[in-house]
Amino acid sequence: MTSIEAPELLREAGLRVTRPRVAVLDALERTPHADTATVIDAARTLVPDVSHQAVYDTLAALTQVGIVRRIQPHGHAARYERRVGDNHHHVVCRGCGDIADVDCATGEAPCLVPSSDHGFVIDEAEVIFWGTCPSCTA
Amino acid sequence: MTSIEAPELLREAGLRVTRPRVAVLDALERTPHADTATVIDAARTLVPDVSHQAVYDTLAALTQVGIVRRIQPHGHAARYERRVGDNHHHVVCRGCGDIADVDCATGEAPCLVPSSDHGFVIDEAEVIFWGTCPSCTA
DNA sequence: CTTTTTGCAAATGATTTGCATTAAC
DNA sequence: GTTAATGCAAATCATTTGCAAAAAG
Repeated sequence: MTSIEAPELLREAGLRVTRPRVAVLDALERTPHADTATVIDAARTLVPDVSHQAVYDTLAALTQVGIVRRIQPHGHAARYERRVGDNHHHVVCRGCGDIADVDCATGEAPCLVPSSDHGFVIDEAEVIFWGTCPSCTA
Repeated sequence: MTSIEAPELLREAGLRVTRPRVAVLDALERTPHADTATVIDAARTLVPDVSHQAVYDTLAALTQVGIVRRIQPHGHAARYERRVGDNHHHVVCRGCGDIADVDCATGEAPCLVPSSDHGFVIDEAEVIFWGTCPSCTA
């Protein structure tokens, strides 16, 4: 079913359906919060000859249309996740850059409506909790 | 008063008081949301011979102890701001990396208490609104 | 057919590292 | 005195760029 969904998703976003793009979407589905190197590896299990530029390009395109979310841990490579409907947020480890999902304690995010006197056109609200993961605490 | 505050701030954080560090704190006070290059320039008006490594090191140290907050716009150099007591958030322009402060519409952030089943030790909650600033919209 | 996307290689540029020197405490 | 912070230069490494070839619509 994954392989049927990806092309639809791309078409709806106005993007051409190519093997590298399907492979990247598949890779993201299998490995959430993957960094670029991991995405490349994972994508190559489906399409062995994707270039790393194709992956970079695809991730940029998917991020721009909102299918993918990019998270940048300081001092580590960026990580990507396929966006889903729920409004979960992220904890990011300052030590190793690992990311975990967290649900909103309240299930609501009333704070996520900023005041609108700044003239920006806002397309995404991102909540990140910075901290240290169990393996880096020791 | 700025020049009296900085040393105190550093001592309270357990950091040694050095000219570069005071210069960086002063620079951040004068130029909010500055990128590293800007911080270096601004710091040099106070201490002309600070190295850029000293600035990097200082920013890292200040970020680690929580005096400074680091914001990383995709495709642009990181920006820094001296943290203050209010709980404001940020809008970041995807086009130019510029940052503006936004107040919480509600003044409260009930959402910013994550569920605690992940084992992370959390030290900061960060809310970023991604969008396009007026000058990049045209 | 036209336009977008890919692939390759090389460049870019912010950030980090190693080590001897200097300054705080 | 001891330890932490600085400065210098060089290295690193994720990410971007330019352009010709290939594929999608």
